[in-house]
Amino acid sequence: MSAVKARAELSEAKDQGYYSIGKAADLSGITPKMIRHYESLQLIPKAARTAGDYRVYSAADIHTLRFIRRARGLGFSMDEIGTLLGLWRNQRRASEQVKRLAIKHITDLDHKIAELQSMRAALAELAEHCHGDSRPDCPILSDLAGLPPAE
Amino acid sequence: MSAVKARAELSEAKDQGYYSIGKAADLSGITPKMIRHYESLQLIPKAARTAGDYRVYSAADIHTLRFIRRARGLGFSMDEIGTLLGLWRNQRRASEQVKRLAIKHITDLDHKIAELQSMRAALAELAEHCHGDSRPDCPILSDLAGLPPAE
DNA sequence: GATGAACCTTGCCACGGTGGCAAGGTCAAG
DNA sequence: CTTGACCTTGCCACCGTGGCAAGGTTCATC
Repeated sequence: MSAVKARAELSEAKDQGYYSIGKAADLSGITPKMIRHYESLQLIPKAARTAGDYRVYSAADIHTLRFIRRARGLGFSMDEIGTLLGLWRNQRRASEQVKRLAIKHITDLDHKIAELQSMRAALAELAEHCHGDSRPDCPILSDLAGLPPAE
Repeated sequence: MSAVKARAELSEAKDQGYYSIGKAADLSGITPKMIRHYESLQLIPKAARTAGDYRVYSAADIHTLRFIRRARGLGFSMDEIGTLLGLWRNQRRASEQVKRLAIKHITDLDHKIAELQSMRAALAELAEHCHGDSRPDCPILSDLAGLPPAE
């Protein structure tokens, strides 16, 4: 009987813009798995449940999930996204706080980019001097082995 | 009595260029923890042991560890490093194989760099248009929320 | 009003690469 | 022989994601 009610509720609810976790996943681009994970991290509030214990999401929840997806797309960490969500939900936020977080993230990205670029440059330099044929001698291996560049 | 022998062996061995894991760590720049980890991954051969079960490293082992450290510094994965070590140890290798691996890694790096740069660019663009003052309206949050750029 | 496919639930394990901690054994020097 | 530094194994954690298993629910269709 409560099962019957639940079914009715979910169907009805769906018409009113409520979604199962699978639908929410389709609509937000976040897998059900990760939605549950974000809930466990308290990034999103605990979802409402049907009588059968299925999670139920509103259009607003989908909106939040999309927010998270975009933020991940910009490379923010879960932690930073938590902060961003807090700011988003807070009408009295100062845009300065958001900007500061963004700038810090930009500098983080710059550090990572610089690191990768220096790896790339070092490796490209080594590869350039490698014959790349059937002979065994190779400046890449020599460098890794700590030998002075054979040139 | 085997303990006595072990002590003698380790002391003597040390004089001949054998090292405990801690010494190996100091000399290679890889923590003891990671040395054990690399052994479990079979990146390096199982270390010899004293009678007391302490790992013992030779100068050649230290050399291998340094090789690994440099390769990590260039961003190679453990898996790739395994391959590189195999090539290094194989006198009959073709430098072509090494070069191919290096080139592939360079393109991997390029992909990562491009990804981070596009994040950086998108975020910088948003941050540029954010007042960064005490007012709440903020194009960064608007964008994450999926609203059209408010300008 | 039952059946069955599609979906959901929780819980555990994995990756890569690193760090921490605990409980116990060994080393070397005094 | 004592002591403190070092070593041993083993387990748990991070982050973000994916997989699998065993079981329960939903809902369209007959």
